[in-house]
Amino acid sequence: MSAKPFDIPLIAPRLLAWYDAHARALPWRAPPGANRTDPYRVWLSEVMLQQTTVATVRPRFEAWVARWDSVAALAAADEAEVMAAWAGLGYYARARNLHACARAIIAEHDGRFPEEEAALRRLPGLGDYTAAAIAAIAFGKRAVVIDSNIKRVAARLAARPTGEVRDVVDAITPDARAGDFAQALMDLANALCTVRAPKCLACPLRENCAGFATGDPAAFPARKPKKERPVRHGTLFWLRRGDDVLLVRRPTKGLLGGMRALPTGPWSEAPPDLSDAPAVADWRMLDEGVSHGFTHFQLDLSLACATYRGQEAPDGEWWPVADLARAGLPTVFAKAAAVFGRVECA
DNA sequence: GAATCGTGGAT
DNA sequence: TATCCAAGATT
Repeated sequence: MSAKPFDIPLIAPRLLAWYDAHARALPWRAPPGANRTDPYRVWLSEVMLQQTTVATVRPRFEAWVARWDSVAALAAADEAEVMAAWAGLGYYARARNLHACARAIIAEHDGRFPEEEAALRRLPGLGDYTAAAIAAIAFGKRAVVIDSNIKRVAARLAARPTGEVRDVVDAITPDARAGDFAQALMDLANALCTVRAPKCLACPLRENCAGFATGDPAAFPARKPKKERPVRHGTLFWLRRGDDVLLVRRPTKGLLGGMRALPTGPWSEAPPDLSDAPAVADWRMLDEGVSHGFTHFQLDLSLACATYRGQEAPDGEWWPVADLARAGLPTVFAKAAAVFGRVECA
């Protein structure tokens, strides 16, 4: 008897067999033969991987676990150190929630991760996906794990035009090896069931795939309409005092919340000016600016520089320019600092 | 439900 | 070069 499209009982065994032969070797995965994964490493990797590529996360994960090797160590760290260590990874609320979650596990869960999906779901920074992923991968629970990769694979398997596929994923998820199954779906999505030009001829689920049967699997799920991305302007202020430059900390909420930063005025549609400078000084505008793309707008920053000669200390902290790499600046500010490393401000 | 919230790589 | 988008969560 041959397989028919979306033949549910066949999917898990076929996919797991494929995974046993083709699983990516990743530093947060248990080595072959280990039957239990450190939940700290699973949790950390899952949070880092939210909207972030494996290639970006891999070295950052290695550096992180070398510095904080357990949830207890992370909970004991200063929040400012944790935020700085996240610099460059983006979506900085993740770092704040990561730290809050570590402290919640120490204070409210006796220092151990809860194993049930529902309890995990209540922890800071853990949504439906991450709670299910940790329950399945770290604790072997059967959980319906759905991320954008799995959503795409499921939509194609069932030939669903929308991403409403929870029933599909629930139907194909096995009772045993649910964590491997979820990771197998994600590896399959990454290697074969890609957004564009899926490699169906190499796919172990081709015969089970209703999307493949239609002849145009890439049509599932339908693409979302694109959104506008307006341009905002602002002025960034590079204020030197001796070997130091003035840094500020951004408000906890909002864009780049809680991160160290170079001072700027507001970001708006208005043309840039010097009216929001952090101190009275002989400001000079540079010819060169910095442009940076955020998710929902593009920022064009004008650059102003000056030497501080005042008496009163402006708000912020003086930071050695030679040590800026340790300040934990988000990328847009690191870009600006790089410009001032090249351009004289005389 | 829609907006908000970063970044770097692929195409 | 412009666009898409990746192991989403929160409000």
